[in-house]
Amino acid sequence: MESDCSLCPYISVAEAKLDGCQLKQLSENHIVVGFKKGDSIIKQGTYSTNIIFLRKGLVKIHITGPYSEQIVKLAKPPTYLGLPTTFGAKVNQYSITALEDCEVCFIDITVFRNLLKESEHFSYEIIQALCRYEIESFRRCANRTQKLTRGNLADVLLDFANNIFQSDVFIVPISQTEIGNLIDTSRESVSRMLSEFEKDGIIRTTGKQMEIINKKSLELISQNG
Amino acid sequence: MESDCSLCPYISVAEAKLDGCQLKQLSENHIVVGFKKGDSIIKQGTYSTNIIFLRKGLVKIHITGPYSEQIVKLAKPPTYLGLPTTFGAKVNQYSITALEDCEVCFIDITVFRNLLKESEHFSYEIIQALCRYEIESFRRCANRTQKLTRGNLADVLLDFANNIFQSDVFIVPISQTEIGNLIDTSRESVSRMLSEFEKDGIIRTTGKQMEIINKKSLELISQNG
DNA sequence: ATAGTTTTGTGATATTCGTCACATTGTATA
DNA sequence: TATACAATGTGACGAATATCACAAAACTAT
Repeated sequence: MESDCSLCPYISVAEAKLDGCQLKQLSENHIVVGFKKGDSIIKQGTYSTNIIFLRKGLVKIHITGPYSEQIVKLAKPPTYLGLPTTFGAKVNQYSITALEDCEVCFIDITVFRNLLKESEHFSYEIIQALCRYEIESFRRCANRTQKLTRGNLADVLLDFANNIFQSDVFIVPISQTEIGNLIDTSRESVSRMLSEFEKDGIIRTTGKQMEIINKKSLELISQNG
Repeated sequence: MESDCSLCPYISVAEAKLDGCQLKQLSENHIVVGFKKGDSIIKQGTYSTNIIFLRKGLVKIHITGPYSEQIVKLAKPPTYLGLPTTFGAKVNQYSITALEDCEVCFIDITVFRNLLKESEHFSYEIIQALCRYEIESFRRCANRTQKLTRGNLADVLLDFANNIFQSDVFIVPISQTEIGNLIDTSRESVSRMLSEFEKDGIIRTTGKQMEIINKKSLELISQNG
């Protein structure tokens, strides 16, 4: 499936800096691929041969740590996936898996490099994006390692509500085991703490659906552990 | 103090891609500044107005976490410092402090941006460097959060010996408190474990000097916690 | 040198959280 | 609908490590 990037509603900030001719290059050298929930989009250890742009659906970025799987972060559109790998290493340094049905653009790396060359605005936007990612990951790591588990769990729920779904009612997109992998704790602890939050009237759960009732409390827990 | 970049022995990989004229721009628009051990080179929260290149001396990159100071990593020359901040945010997102006497180039940001514009090779190298940093920080974070403290401490010592000083005998450049901030543990635990390592004949310490006697053991501890 | 400050060593105790075990519920598929 | 498999809830227990307390040592600056 090929499509005209100049008409695409999911275009990235960087791509918005391209002119018509450059967008045409992009249009002619990418394909849009659908992934089903659970599908692997990038697999750690395989060669990375394309630039990947997420235009629809939620994904998790995860790496095989020394002992267990670590979910680095969840990502939602519009965002490039795997840029660090593509430019910084030959093989993928992490895996990306679809948490919902996704649509993804595979962009030819030669074309992408050419665009970096041709458009200084484009490459500047990419540099900026990379810089923001890195700052974000410093902070995320500091939080994860310093906060108590309670605080980290609160952060995850706030991230769901404030960023990912932008609603205080949402379907939790990952299992408790995965939440554990995200905040470096065990499934059991996640379960216990969610029960606590529910008992304390902070959240209400119905199956996979969760409603945040008392966001103030969650924010306090996020701050004070 | 101004100097001719084309003669500088500390030039970065990216700068090596510049032509004579571009290097001249760089030469004319940067100053070299010396910092004493303990001096603050970048302070979190202040405006970032220059590109900073470390050409001599060891530094620590640290951020104020939710509870305590977190040392993100140690950095040695040749490397840019604070690139992420300069392009991704207006104010510095972390602090950088000299652990030894340092020499640092302050490069005018407009000139640097201009070089990014003019030289695709230069900007590509910068992109690559940013990508490598990010991959590295994913991995570092996964290690830190998953490994037991013993394993993390072993990693720090191996990093000193293999990367930073490239010798199995070195002067430990940071205090035990700082080692604790680096691997997210308490000063006391660091002290106890170093004593253990010494008792087990893995290291020998004489004041601030440390000698790694049994690197194999350290590597095993790094792997198995 | 010496007083003051920082760094380090070490014991006792408390806390957090992981692990194991098993019951229960939910979900997918034949 | 029945069956299997995945996800979740919950108790008991133990391991790792933080915290507190204080002493000793090392470093710094007047």
